[in-house]
Amino acid sequence: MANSGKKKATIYDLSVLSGSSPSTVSAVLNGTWRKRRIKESTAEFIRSLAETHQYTANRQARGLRSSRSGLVGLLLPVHDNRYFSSLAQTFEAHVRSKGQCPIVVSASRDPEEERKTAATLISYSIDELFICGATDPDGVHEVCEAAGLKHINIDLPGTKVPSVISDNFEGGRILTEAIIRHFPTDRPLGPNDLYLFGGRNDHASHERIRGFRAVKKELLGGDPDECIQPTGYAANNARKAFEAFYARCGKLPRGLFVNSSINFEGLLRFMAEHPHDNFTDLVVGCYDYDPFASFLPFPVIMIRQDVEGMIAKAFEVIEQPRAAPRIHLVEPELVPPRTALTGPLDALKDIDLPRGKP
Amino acid sequence: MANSGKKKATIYDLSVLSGSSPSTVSAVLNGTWRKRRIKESTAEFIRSLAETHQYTANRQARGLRSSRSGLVGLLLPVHDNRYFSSLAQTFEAHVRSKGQCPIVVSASRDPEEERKTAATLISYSIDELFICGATDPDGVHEVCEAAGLKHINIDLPGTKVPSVISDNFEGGRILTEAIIRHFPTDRPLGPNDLYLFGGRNDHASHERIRGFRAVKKELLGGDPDECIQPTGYAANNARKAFEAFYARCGKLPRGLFVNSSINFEGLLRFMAEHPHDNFTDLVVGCYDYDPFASFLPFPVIMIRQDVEGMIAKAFEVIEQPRAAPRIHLVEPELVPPRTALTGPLDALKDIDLPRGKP
DNA sequence: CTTATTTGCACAATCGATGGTGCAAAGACT
DNA sequence: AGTCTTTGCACCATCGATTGTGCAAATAAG
Repeated sequence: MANSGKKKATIYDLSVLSGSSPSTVSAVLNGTWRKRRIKESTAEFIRSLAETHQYTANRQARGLRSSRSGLVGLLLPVHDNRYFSSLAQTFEAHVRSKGQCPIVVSASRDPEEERKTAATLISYSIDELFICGATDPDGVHEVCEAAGLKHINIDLPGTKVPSVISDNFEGGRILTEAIIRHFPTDRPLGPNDLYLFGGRNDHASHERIRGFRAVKKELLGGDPDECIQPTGYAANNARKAFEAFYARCGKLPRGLFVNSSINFEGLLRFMAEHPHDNFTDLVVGCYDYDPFASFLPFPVIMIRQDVEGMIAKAFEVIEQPRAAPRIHLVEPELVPPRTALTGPLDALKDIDLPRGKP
Repeated sequence: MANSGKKKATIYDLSVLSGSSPSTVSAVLNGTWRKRRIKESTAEFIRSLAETHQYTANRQARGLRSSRSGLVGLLLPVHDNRYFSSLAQTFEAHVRSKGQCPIVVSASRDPEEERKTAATLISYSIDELFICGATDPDGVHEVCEAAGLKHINIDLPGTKVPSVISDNFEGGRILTEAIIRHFPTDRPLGPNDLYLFGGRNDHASHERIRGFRAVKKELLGGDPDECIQPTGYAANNARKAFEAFYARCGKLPRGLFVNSSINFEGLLRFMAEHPHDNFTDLVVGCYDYDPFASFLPFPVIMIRQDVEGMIAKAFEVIEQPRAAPRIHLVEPELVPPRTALTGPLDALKDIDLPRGKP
């Protein structure tokens, strides 16, 4: 830790140093000085003073006066997840490119926590809020609405403001179809061989399940209810479900539709407890993309959601003055087994800092 | 998007409604009212008013007055990474438990961007800054120091303030040893069979490489320079390095020490381009943990850094008034192949929101 | 040289919460 | 009843930047 007693320079400091008034200094440094007919030379002088004294405006003061903070919020379920952290990464890039500062927080999919967290962000006078994967988007909406805060839903839709989400029905369809078609025609999948695990009572799961069932009915001619196991979004719950199935049937289903990577981790936990089982005759489809999962020792077909597309769309829609609360669908992408896709990080140059020890 | 014209209630609104002065309202609502000898009944009345009007304090105003914001910053290289997003998750929990608000940003490992990003956070009067994995921690230190901001380094050390980092030397040692010992004694590894890929000119890489070389010398009796390939932290650079080795030798080294998961992704990209190669006789050690990687079709030994331990230690040290700028080492953990560990998300209850459609 | 205009900037109110200070009213005490 | 103490609260300056307004000095127009 470290904390010298130094203080930051203010416009008052600079006004004394420059012999101008604080308002002149302020105008020069925030760019409104032409409108105020400040002399070019005065502006230049103040700018140089600001430079040498490392002046940066106090955003709390500015925000208090202007009732805007330059902060843009993103409310996530969790950070610790490839999909959501990828959203955070892309979100941050967009916000920064607009000269604002991102503030990304998570609320654990708990409706109460979602509202409280939104309220906290509002108390910082954030300018906009992107509500991502919230369990209760309309609850968060109430909080935003009461504060007059612009907001939008991502990933899971609400009914009060526009929502930008993945086309989960289509994604569910193409993933299910890919799983089925991955089996050889001489040993085709039966309706009881293809199970769906994971997901809960949310819009995304409903749509994925709808797509799953539609394709099963169409291609396999059947769609038994017991093949749907919406075990939630927790690895251990999924693990238990796999374990229960295994205990009952002595094997796993030949085809698995795993709803989200966290539930796929549940499958891994299950497998770790059955080290001698080879799980040959198994095809997994997972609604989420992870490069390592893609290379597992059994065929893994994955869905990658179009994170960049969703964020871009969300920024576009949130700027529209009176957008209707409709759902904007963004198409996801099917990823065949053994595929290593590039991500947002590939855009970064990999620079280094020259140092002493080589 | 949505934005009603509503405004938030202020202490002035409540002061009119309650017939008390703004200072009384303020004192009641921020808890200092006993010190100010406000009557219990007055306080109760104001509290109820605040409740019904959904009052929350304007943090910008409070922060301006008190020159504290309640914001605690975390500066990351990237969000989009299992290790760093896990740090963010744990960091957030710690900050929230202290009643403050986390603000997590990334700076792409670029020294210039690191300083600018820190300056931005400082302009929001953040109370503390945790500098994580920065390429130039001391550069960020200068910025913090000039603003009188408490800060600490995580993951990569600086020389000006305390640093909490993984014991990379020891981690490098145990990982290297585990790789070597994973080969059967009848087909042991030679000094030229074990390569290290990834990492750059930073403290962590130096230490890991030091551990790697020490163990190689000790157990394999040799440690050729060409076995060290610090290709950076970019998947494609690593891929190219594997490709180059493969072009030269017609195969991969039998043992691989892969420095960080992002470089492991480079290995996957390489493998995706060689679909007919089985890569039997291959053992990979990776300095990072990922459950999916752990189950790949070849033995993968991993290191999991103690994220909770590091964050906890960092919070402990940053509170010490005049802590010396020493390095605090936190021991990492060796993860054998095919292991699905639990993470911070397992602590969350998996709750659901009851809804209409079942 | 006088009256308009324009230029260049200073003044002061404001955003909302905080906290030091002061002062009346109520109660205690003689 | 008169003084002293305590209670309960209001008043006001303050944090730093923004912004509407006003007013001299410089310049242009007549």
